[in-house]
Amino acid sequence: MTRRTRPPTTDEIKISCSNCSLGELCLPHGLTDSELEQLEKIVKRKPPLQPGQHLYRAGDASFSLYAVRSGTLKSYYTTDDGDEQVLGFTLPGEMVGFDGLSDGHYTSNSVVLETSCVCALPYERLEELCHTTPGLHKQIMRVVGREITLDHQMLLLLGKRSAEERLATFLISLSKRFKARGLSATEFNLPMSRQDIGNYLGLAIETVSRLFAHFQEQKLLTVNRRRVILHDLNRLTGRIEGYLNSVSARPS
Amino acid sequence: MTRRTRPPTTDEIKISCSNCSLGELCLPHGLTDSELEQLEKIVKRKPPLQPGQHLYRAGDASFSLYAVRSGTLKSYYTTDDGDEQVLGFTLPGEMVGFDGLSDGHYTSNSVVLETSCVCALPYERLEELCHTTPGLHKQIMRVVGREITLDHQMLLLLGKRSAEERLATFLISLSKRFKARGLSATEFNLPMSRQDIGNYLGLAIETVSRLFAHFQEQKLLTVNRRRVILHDLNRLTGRIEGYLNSVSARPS
DNA sequence: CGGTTACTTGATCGAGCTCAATTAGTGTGG
DNA sequence: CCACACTAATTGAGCTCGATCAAGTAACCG
Repeated sequence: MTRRTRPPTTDEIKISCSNCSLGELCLPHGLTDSELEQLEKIVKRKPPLQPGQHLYRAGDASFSLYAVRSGTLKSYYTTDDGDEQVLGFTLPGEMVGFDGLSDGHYTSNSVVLETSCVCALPYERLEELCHTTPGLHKQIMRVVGREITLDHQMLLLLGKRSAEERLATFLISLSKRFKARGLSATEFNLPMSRQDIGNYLGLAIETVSRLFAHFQEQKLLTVNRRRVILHDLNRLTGRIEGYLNSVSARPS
Repeated sequence: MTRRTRPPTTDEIKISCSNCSLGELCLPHGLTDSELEQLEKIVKRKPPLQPGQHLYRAGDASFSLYAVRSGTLKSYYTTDDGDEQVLGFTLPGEMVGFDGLSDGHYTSNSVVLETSCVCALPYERLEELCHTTPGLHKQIMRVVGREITLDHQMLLLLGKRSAEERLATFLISLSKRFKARGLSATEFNLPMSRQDIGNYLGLAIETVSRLFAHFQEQKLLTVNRRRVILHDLNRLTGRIEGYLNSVSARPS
């Protein structure tokens, strides 16, 4: 294996996964050095995207999966009658664009919430590469499988959980993901509006607002606009299993 | 009683995708004859499964995707505290098991509703085959992509739609899928209980029952236990506003 | 048969939605 | 720097959809 030393050139098309700070979180996780080298050859960095810009829209021809390097994306599905469903938020190291696999067109939209930088992974190149790079094929299937499992968990959340449980689950999920990225698990800024949160969780924004107030009354957290401080992750987690458990735990 | 899809013929010992009646609906759709020939070599037919039997359970090591030849499966996700979420129903020509891709273990359960026959497609063999059979790789990605898109549509249904819209959408989806399989689009037996329908749609079973009664009053359909006759697909479709156009089960 | 399970129907209640008013940030221009 | 507009978020009041509780009926099965 010929490993070239590769200082970041001015040509921003070329990028390096090897020294990307996201290595452990992103697609390359688990690949060998030589596999990584192959992958780097096909990854294309896109110019930075500003809030409000779309990475892709439903109906666009799809040629790539995207990995987020920095920033935050929002995926949402739209219907003819203008209804929207927020499908998820994508943090650095996470990927979007899987719904474009089915017929070469995206079925959802991806919009930038915070200035973002993404890497494009062209399907065609990725597929070719899979033929010679078994580790990559496996890894892609893993990522796709995780995507499906996450959607399933979301179906449970929307189908069976109360408003309170939904918001608590959401906050804990964010907390864990921030932590995995070396950020604080207990103090962070929400990258999305109340509108987005409510839509995502199947709740009215007034309900989201009231639940934040409610959690705050109970000293579970402090919230001010988009700034959130979680005071008691354990108790917040307890909320996910509902009231039943807290019956045995004395409220002092 | 229950209308079976088709009586099993005696010469089905050897798996052949080429002459499988599901060809157009199932994974092989779009493959060349030689690609099909390759695929047939790795497909393993499992012995018939009886209602109540599990194809796999959450936590089981996963080695295969499964294609349903006949019968109906139910996928459901379970939580530690015993909560269940029905994730979907799998008809002949459709596939399950994608959630096992993420880490080699299924995260959901698959149980048989009506006596079923399935084909197993071992990941390992499938992956190897992808390296030499580009059409197969593309086709698998298409199926996976469709799975994700369907999950997204389900998130919209649970997040934004009323009880009535949910049941109407469900019935129309079933109708289209039956039709695509050469069965009647307007007269069929529900393969699943009210319990399952309610759980799937995020509704109480009493609500499902009342909605059936309500639709019946309006001459939209006739229902008796599991027997359903749809009298006016157009009007039923009208009940779900802009949502429907994308819910069809068309193969891509 | 009697017992069990699946489904239906009725009555009531409450979680969360809707509508509406208020407050707090965030520009923008004079 | 402040006035004004505009949007995001909060808070309040009332109502509705669908859940829950409860009872009744119908199919199925030993």
